[in-house]
Amino acid sequence: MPEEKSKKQIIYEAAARLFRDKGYSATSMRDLARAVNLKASSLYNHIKSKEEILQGICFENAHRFLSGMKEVEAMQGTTSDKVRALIQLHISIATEDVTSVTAFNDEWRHLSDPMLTDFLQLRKDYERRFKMIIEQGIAEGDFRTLDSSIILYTVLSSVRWVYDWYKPGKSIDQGKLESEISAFLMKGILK
Amino acid sequence: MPEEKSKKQIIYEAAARLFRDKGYSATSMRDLARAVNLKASSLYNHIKSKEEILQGICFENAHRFLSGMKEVEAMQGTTSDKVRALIQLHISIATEDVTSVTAFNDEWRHLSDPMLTDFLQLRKDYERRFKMIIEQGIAEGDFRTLDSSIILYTVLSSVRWVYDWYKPGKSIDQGKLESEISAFLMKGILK
DNA sequence: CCTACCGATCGGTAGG
DNA sequence: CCTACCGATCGGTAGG
Repeated sequence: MPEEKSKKQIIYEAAARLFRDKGYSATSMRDLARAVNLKASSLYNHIKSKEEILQGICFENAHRFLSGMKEVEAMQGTTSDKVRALIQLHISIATEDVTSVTAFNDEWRHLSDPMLTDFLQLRKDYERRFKMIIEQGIAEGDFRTLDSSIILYTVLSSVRWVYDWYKPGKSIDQGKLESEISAFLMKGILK
Repeated sequence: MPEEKSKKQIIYEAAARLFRDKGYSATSMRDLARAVNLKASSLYNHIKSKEEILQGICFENAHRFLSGMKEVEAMQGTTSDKVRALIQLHISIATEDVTSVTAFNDEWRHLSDPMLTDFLQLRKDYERRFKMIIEQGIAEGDFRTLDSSIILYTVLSSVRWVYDWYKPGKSIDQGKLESEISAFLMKGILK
């Protein structure tokens, strides 16, 4: 007896796919309604607004990353183990839920203002904590002495292509993906 | 006597900025008109359509990358010199014309179909030639034996954060930017 | 370069 | 969950 997906859940998933493929602004509520076999007006029995959907997608993913960060900060191991774990976090979030993460990555700027500010604060917090780990690695002498912002953004964005590119069942399996990207980046970071 | 910028040029530059900041779909012709102190209808004395502007931005940048690629292919030097030169190509295009390149990177999907297919073909060609150079480096034994697609996409996207982040006059100067990103990535590539 | 305006489509609501 | 419809805004044109 499989758990029934709520209609709301189905709408959110269809929306994430449309936002990823066409962008938030180019996706109309009629497009979304068609994707879930409803009329546009009927969507509003399940959701409050178009932007509410975007908010859900953006904050859900923000919290995925932040709770992953929390685990990494608490874990045993060297600083380079932590960076490796963060790289793996990004790859596994990306491969587990590509559509949602891509929408989160590319469409958050269409949030409007109380939420936009909140969202940017979460992101800034995440980046700050990531950078602290990098700086610790440099201070301990295990990482090369490169600018920590440059390392941070290079790592963060180098992992982003997975979102655009990864399709389950494609030639490369996830294990190989993780280990090769991780090997590539860690070699750039370590002395 | 400075060369006068044509009104068309001014419109294109304002459009690139708006497309980058708000996205193509969320930018209205009224927004664009306001940015250049015209009424929306007057734009059409200088341009044919909204999409024509996007086409201009996308194909101009595609040709920048392709002509850079052509120079690199023709240059003297080792395969790793060529990869280094390609990384520098990406960084210098990004820092010289951030707005236009960001629009090109993020908004090309709003092209419609004869142009979209052409555009994707140019991009595919560029990636194919980049990958050939990587594979040559692996075959020669200078590069680590990682999957060439993984190296390609990691390099391509790791350079993309510069678009989102780089603002002229910011703390890091372009020389340091180039040398640190390049050092980081080359260490990941070379044996 | 503008005013005036076109039909189409937008997100969303009323009412059942 | 639908039909019917709202005011606002869209890209673009006519005509001067």
